Amino acid sequence: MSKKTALVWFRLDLRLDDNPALHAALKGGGAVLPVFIWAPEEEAGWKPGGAVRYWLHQALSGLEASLEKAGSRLIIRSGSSLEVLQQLIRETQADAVFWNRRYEPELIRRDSAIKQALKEKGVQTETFNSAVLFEPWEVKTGSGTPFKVFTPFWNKCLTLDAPPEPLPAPAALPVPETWPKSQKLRQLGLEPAIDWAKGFGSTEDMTARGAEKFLKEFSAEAVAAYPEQRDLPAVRGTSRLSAYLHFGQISPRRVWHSLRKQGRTSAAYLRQLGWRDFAHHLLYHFPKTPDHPLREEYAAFPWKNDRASLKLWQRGLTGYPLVDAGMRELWKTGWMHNRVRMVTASFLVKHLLIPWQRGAEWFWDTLVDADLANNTLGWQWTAGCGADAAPYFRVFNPVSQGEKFDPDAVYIRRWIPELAAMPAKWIHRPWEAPDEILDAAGVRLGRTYPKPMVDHEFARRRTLAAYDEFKKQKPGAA
DNA sequence: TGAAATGTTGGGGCG
DNA sequence: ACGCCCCAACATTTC
Repeated sequence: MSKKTALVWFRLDLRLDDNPALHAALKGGGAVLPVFIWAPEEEAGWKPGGAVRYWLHQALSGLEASLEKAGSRLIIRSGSSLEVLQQLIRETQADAVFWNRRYEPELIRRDSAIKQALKEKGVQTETFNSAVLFEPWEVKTGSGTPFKVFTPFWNKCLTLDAPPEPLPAPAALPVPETWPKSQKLRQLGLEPAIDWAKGFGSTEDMTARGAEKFLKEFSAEAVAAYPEQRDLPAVRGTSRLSAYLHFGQISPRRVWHSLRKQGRTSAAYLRQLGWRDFAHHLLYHFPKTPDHPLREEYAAFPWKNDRASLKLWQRGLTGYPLVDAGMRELWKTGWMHNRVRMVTASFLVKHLLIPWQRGAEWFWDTLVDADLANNTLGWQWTAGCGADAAPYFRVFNPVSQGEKFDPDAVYIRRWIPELAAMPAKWIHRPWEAPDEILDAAGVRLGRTYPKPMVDHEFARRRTLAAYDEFKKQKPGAA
């Protein structure tokens, strides 16, 4: 009799370290068959976007390498997840499938159907938490309902049992007697046909090893200065772990425990991990929120569907340097600094009155760390229609945000070369600069760099009036 | 995890 | 010495 085989179905847990599904498969004592299935159409309206596919390619390539180092390999297939799993079970006589949970509504549905179908065939299935510090259903208010405000949510989390210590990465994996066929990673077509990802950084860094490197750097230096530096887009003051956390290339428990040792210095950063958990909490309890406002009355808000303005925003041609710098950083690198995400998002929603869903879609396509939970929380927060929402009257001033968080304009100059010669005093508001300053910097407004697409003061009053009017019609809306 | 408008305070210049 | 004005600087309120 041949030895037992357990499938480990890799999804958003592309690591060997602290991987509970992998750990469980190993404990079974039989062979372990690592599998990845490419099934984007199963993610319904939120298929992985271009930037995410690019990163996924690198992440899978890294996973292949670390599995090979452990004497194993990754079986790659595409098609219906259930059909592929059943096929592999037939081919390998596997009797168990283990995976780590996802929280996107469509995938919860899919996964429970798969679980049911496999159970009916007598295959053991078990699922685990690899992605969050606290499971969404474990955190409840005193009255048993989900939290809708972050601070009490996080305070409650901190009273619960601390997340368990991370599991070690296995040094070696027992392999099946024969390997089923696998597609080549390249065949999934995740890499772009034209090389638009030149600015995305080193592909080597996009593996789990890159995550370890970043965590080490961050916990050695930046975490202490994090509270002061995290808002400066010109500085490398954030952890830059978002994409690794999204793909599960690093475990939040690993991050938690390695930073926890630093005591109080890491509290501000751990709180950000808390926001990530909170986003999953909300997505789990309010599954319609990727497309629909949590505060339902906002579905009737008079947004403007202005495609031309949307395009200017996407291309970084709004005429507001901080907004444009952020949008260009996003386009070129697949990433944007968090402070600038807030400013650019606020600009789309409040200055242009374009529906937050359009912004969410653009970020979804262009961010390498695009994550349904985080993206939804962020955009609803900006629009003021979500949990713990920014009040409607909070309208970021892109000029003063720039002057405050990029005072020397290092970030602006990096991403808007046509303004690089402008002095810091005027670069955040070039339309107010004296002619001789513009001439000296070689800037011709409306030609080399756009004039503001909308006047700030006008836009601010317009959005306040719109929200005000809306509130009158829908009492209790804000 | 704002910004602008409005209000208050206190030091200095000055008659 | 005193009152008055000006105006930062800071605080509070309002959107």
